[in-house]
Amino acid sequence: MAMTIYDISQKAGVSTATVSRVINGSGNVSPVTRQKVTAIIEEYGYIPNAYARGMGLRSSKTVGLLCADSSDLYTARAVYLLQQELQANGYESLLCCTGFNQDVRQDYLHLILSKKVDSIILAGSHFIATSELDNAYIREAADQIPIMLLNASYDHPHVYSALCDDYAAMHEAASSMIRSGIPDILYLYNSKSYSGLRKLNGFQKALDENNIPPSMRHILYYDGTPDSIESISDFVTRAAENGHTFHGIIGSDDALAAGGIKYAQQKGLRIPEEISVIGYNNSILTTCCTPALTSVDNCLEVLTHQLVHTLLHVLAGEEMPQKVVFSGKLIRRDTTLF
Amino acid sequence: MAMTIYDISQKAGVSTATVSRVINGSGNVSPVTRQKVTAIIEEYGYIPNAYARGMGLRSSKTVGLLCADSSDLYTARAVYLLQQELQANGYESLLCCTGFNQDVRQDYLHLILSKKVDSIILAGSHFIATSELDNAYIREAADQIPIMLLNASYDHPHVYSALCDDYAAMHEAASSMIRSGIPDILYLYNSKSYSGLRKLNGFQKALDENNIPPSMRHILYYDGTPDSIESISDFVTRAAENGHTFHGIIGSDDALAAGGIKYAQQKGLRIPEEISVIGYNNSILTTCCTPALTSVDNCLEVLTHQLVHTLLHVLAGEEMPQKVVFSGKLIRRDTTLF
DNA sequence: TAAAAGAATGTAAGCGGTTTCATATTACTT
DNA sequence: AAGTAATATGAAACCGCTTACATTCTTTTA
Repeated sequence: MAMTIYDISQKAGVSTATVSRVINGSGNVSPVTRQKVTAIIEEYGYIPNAYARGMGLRSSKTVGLLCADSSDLYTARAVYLLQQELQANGYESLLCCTGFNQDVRQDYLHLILSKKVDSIILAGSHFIATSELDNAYIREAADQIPIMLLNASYDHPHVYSALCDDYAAMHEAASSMIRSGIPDILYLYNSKSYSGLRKLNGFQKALDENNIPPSMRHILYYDGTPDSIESISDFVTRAAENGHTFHGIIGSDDALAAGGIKYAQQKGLRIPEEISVIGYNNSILTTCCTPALTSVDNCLEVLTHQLVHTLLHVLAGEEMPQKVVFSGKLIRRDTTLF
Repeated sequence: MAMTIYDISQKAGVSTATVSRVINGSGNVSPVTRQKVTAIIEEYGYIPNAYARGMGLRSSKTVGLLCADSSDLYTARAVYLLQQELQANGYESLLCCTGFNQDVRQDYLHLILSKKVDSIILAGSHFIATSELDNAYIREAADQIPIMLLNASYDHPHVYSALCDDYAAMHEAASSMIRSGIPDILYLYNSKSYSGLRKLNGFQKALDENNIPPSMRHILYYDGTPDSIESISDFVTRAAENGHTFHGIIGSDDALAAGGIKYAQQKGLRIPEEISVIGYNNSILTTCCTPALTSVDNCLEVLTHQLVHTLLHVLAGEEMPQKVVFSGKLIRRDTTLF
């Protein structure tokens, strides 16, 4: 059986209060007592029970990380970065993946709230703007603890967010492609999340500004599984066969764009001479593709850092901006001429 | 301030014990009382404090997921699958990424133990066999709770594992390549972990069985960052310039193999006619590459499922096998002739 | 119909910490 | 040297929940 603070206090010949003070570095403890207690703790490898601790204190020093699918390239990286930031600041991460089934989200939220996490970070914006139902859950949670949104935004006094200006970034990507002489672009997206819609809007804005006629607009929603590049290229192939003609492909993430590259290769189209491709997220897929994929970097490191920074200050009771926006950046590689 | 079980008991006009019984479905409660209490709980959206609960009960219903880097493609998937399995069985996952700095691992282990997790799953085998130090930590932890190893193995009564026979799988991959007429293979690996070494041994076994002379053995350890395919292809290029000649490349993971593909393309070598490539893990990178990468599937789904299955039974006090081994499978795609 | 068994509920003692408050030391003052 | 302030420590309440045990109220059973 694991040791308790009482065991330690007995062995050290002091009270539990004193041991507690030593552990927490709080209050006044004489150097000699401190030394003695520390030695006992070391000797027996005593580790305080965080549950018992969390009861007395207000904080559990744990943050819930909620996402749909943590194995998704983008989310995985986000989760990792967040976890690292949190850990560096003494917080643990309770990972919770909901999958894409809306019905079960409330359960997860409850589960996570029951653990008395100090905050919940929603990584991946699937939760926001997707459904009014989700929003209700978020409000419920936000009434109790601060909620942090990665790359999403929500209007509530206890909801904070750090996001990339996907609208502007996608607008720039599309504008660059159009400017390079490609007016007919196939836009592939697979998420109707907050960021997904912002990207789409940025793309459309670029079309509008350049007076691209409806006949040259090819905006397709890909609803297949995101883990197979082949099924994406098949999807594009079908689109081409169904009358869509395009000389550029922009994907709302790198996997979609990679599917576009696959399609072009199967069709024997030279990249970027005959067809250009742009991805989004600047993930490892970009350099795995041949040719290497031009992609938008949405500065995930900066976002996660900012989000945790904000969280820590909020938890410390400080006033913080509800929303911080950074800009993305087009990383030019070999699938574009510009 | 959040409600407590006491608040609920007052509103329902019963004792906290009765409320507790209703919540846990334990003991005898009259239907009418149950109904009344349930209604109050619903009305106020009461969520029991899991910390207080974990104190009374022995179990915290939480499992620690320890890994080096959860954003790594393989680990990310493992973490996701494990988390899903655990969640489906009422357990939460405390994610803990140590990075590759050995010095800090003990801290993480302490942190995780202090949360009184019911078990710790080590995902990714970086911990085992890498250092005697790590092993000491594992033993320390295993003395308190069952430790589960994904794709690793360790001899201790409280350590259980599910693993893929990487030795056999890599042996088969290498043998296939040699049999197809390629005796000079460049073997790239980047981890000296338990599974990393087993793969290497499997590869060497194949060389030995086919009497491949030392001059045709090219086994290189890549110690760069695993997130850039380009730096891997540069690495291979340097190797080739330094006198290594090979007509096949086998990577101990898909990223390394992808780097091999990149190298071949830069050099203008036709794949698979002039050079064959095999990866490992059968990740999304396989279909992202051009040509699509032949890779070993190490049945991660099966492993994670088995591991959680074992864990649940162990926690239920049942006797379970310490070690369960599955076989990997070579998935043939377009970077090999066979 | 009284005794025994069973169901429903309450009381209160933990679980392992933190922290307030009281007390006992020790250290300064003047 | 006596009085005061500061420091060191312990006793005990409390955090929110579970549960063993006690108690009360119903049913059975003989």
